[in-house]
Amino acid sequence: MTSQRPIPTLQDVATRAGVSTATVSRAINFPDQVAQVTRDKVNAAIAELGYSPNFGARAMAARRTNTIGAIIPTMENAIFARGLQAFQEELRSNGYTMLVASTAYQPDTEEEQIRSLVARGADALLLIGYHRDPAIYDFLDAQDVPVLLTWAFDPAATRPSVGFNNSAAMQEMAEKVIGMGHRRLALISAETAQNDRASARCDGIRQAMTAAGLDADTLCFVETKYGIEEGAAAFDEVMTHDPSPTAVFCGNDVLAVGALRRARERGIAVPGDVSIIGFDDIELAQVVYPALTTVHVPHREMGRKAGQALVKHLRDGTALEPIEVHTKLVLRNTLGPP
Amino acid sequence: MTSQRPIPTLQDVATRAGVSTATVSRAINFPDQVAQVTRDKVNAAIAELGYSPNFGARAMAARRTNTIGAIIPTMENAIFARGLQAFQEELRSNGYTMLVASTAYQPDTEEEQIRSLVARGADALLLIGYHRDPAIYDFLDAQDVPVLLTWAFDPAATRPSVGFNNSAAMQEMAEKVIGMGHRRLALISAETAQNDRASARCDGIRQAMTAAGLDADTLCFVETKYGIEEGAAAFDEVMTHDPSPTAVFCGNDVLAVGALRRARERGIAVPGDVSIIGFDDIELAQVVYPALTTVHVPHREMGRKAGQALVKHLRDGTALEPIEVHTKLVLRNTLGPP
DNA sequence: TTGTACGCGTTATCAA
DNA sequence: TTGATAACGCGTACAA
Repeated sequence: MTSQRPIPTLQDVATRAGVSTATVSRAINFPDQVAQVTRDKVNAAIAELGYSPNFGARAMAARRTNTIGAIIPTMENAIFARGLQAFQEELRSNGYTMLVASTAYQPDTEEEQIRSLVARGADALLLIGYHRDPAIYDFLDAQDVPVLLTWAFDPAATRPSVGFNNSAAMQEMAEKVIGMGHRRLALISAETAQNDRASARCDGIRQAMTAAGLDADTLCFVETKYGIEEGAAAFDEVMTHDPSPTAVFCGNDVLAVGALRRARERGIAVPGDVSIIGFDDIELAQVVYPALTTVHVPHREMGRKAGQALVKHLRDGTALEPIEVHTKLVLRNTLGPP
Repeated sequence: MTSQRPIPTLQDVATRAGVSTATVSRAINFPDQVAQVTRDKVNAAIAELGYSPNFGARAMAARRTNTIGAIIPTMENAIFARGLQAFQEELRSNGYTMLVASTAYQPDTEEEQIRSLVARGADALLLIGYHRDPAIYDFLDAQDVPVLLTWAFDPAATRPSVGFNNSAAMQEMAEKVIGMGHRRLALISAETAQNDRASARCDGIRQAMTAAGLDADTLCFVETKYGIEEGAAAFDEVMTHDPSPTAVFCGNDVLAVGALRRARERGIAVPGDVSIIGFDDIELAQVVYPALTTVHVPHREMGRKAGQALVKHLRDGTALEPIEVHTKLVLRNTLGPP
C-alpha cells in the first residue's frame, strides 16, 4: 500500500513555482508571453511534480481539444488500418490527436460512435463514405463539428471528401477485361446495402458492360460478407452459374484471395480457366500465387491528404475542399484472355 | 449560413423539462431514482434539444470516464488490429469506450501516448509487453491508473498480464523442427532491442537447441524491420550463410511470407530445399502457397479476456489477475524433413 | 510581464 | 423524490 499522493493540478504547480495559475497556464500554452526566468521556474515545478494537464478541464475552458475523431467500419481490414495510420501520423505532426472508433458496418453503431466522439469534444470528424441518415449530418451541423468524408469521391456530392471514384475505378478495370475478350462476367461483392463504395464498384462494371454493348443484366452477381472464407464460398456459387463466367471481379482483394484459393482447391486454373480480379491492392495481392491483378488504391496518400485538409481547415478556418486521389490498374497474373 | 443555435447543456434540458439540473443528471445516470413522469419529461426534453452530455465536464465532476486506453505499436499489423477489435467489443458491451493510440515501436512515443491517454482520463490502460522504463510504471502508479499488460505472459513478472509465453511457444515449435532432424537453423527476427516478445521468441529457439544438445551459437540470426519485403531481403541474407540452413524460423508470419516469396523467386523449393516457419497464424498464413507452418496465437481470445479482466477490476475493485492463453502449433506445408 | 476572478458543464452532497 | 449548491481543473478577459 503506497501512500497515494494526489494528482498535481495547475494550482499545485503555481504554488510550487511561486507564481499564479494564470502564469503557469501561459507558460504552457504561450511560452513566449512569459519571462524566461519565470518559465524556467514553472517548467521545473512541472517536472518535479510530474504534472500533466487535465484534459477535461482544458477542453471545457478552451472549448477545443486538438482532437480529431475517425470512425471506420473495422480495424481488422488492412485498408482502413493503413489509411488511418497515415492519417494519424499527419495529425500527430501537427499537434492533433486522433481518436478512432469502429462500427462493424452497423449504421446504428456509427451514429452512436459519432455522438460519443462529439461528446468527447472532437474538433472534427473523418467518416467513411457518403451514405448515412441525413439526421446525422444535421446533428453534426448543429454541433458545429466539421466533417470530412473519405474513401469515396463524387464530384456532385454536397459534402467535401478526400477519396477516389469507386465507380470509375472499377469501370476502368472492367473495360480492360472486356477489351481482352471476356463476355461472361461475374462479381463477388461486399454487401451493398449500407456501403456506397461497394455499390459504386458494382455500378462501374455494369456501365462498362453497357458501354461495350453487353447486357448488364447478364452479370452474375453475388453478395457476401468480408473475409477470405466468404470469398471462397462465393466463388463456388459463382462458378455453378450457367454459362460459367470467364472473369470474376471481386469487390476487394480479400474476397479475391478467397476465390483464388478455392480455385486452386478445385483444380480450376487461374487465369487459364478463369480470370480473377481484385480491388484495393493490399499486400496480400502480391503474395498470393499467381499474383493478383487488382486496382491500386493509394490508401496512405488518402489518409495523409485527409489529415492535411482537416488540419488546415481547423487552423485557418478555410473551407474544406474536395480532393480526388487516383487509382491505378495493377495487371499481375490472375487476368488473362478468356 | 444557418443560424447557429448553441449546443444544449444540462441546464437547457432542465429548464425545458421544468426541473433542476440535479434531476436531469439523475434521470440520465440513475434512472430508477427519479419518478416515472419526471423521467419522461426529461427524456422528452433531451430528445427535443438533441442534448448529449459534455464529456469533459462529466469527467471532471465524476472523476472517471468509462474509458480504457490501449496503446499498440501499430495498427498496420493485423495481429494488433484483431486483438484490439475483440478487446473493444468486450469493453463496449460493458459500457466502456476504448481509446487507441499507436507508437510505431518508439518508446518515446509510447510514453507520450501514455501521458496523453492518462490526461484524457483513461480509467485504465492496456499495454503491449512488459519492457519499458520503470519511470513510466511509477508515473502510472502515482496517477493511480491500473495497467494490464498483454501479448506476453511471464509467470514471474510483477505486473499482471493477459498473454502467452512467447519463449515457450517458440521453443515448442523449435523442438518439433529439431525432432524432424533439422540441425542447421536460422531465425529471421523482428528487432529485439525494444521488443521483449521478439527476444523471448529468439530465446525459445536457443533453449530448444541447447536442450537437444546443439550449440545455440550456431543459430544463424538476422534481425529486420516488419514487412513482407523485409522478410524477403532477410531470407536472401540467411541463405548465403555457410552452411546454409535447412529450416528458417521467422519471428512473425509477415516475415515468413516474405521469405516464402523470395524462395519461390529464387527457385528454392519449400519445404524440399528449406523449411520456413512462421509465428502468429494470421490469415495470410493459410492463403500463401504452400500454406505456412506456424504457431497459432489466439489473438481474439486474448483481447476479449483482457477486456473482461479490466472491466471486472474497474467495477469490483478486485485485483488484476494474470491470465495465460495458449498457443498451438499449426503444421501446414512449409515444414518438412531436412 | 504577471495576477485576480469568473465561467465552462457536470456530479454529488446535503436539505427539504 | 427533488432542488440548491459546492466542487472539479483550466483558460482567459481584464486589471495592475
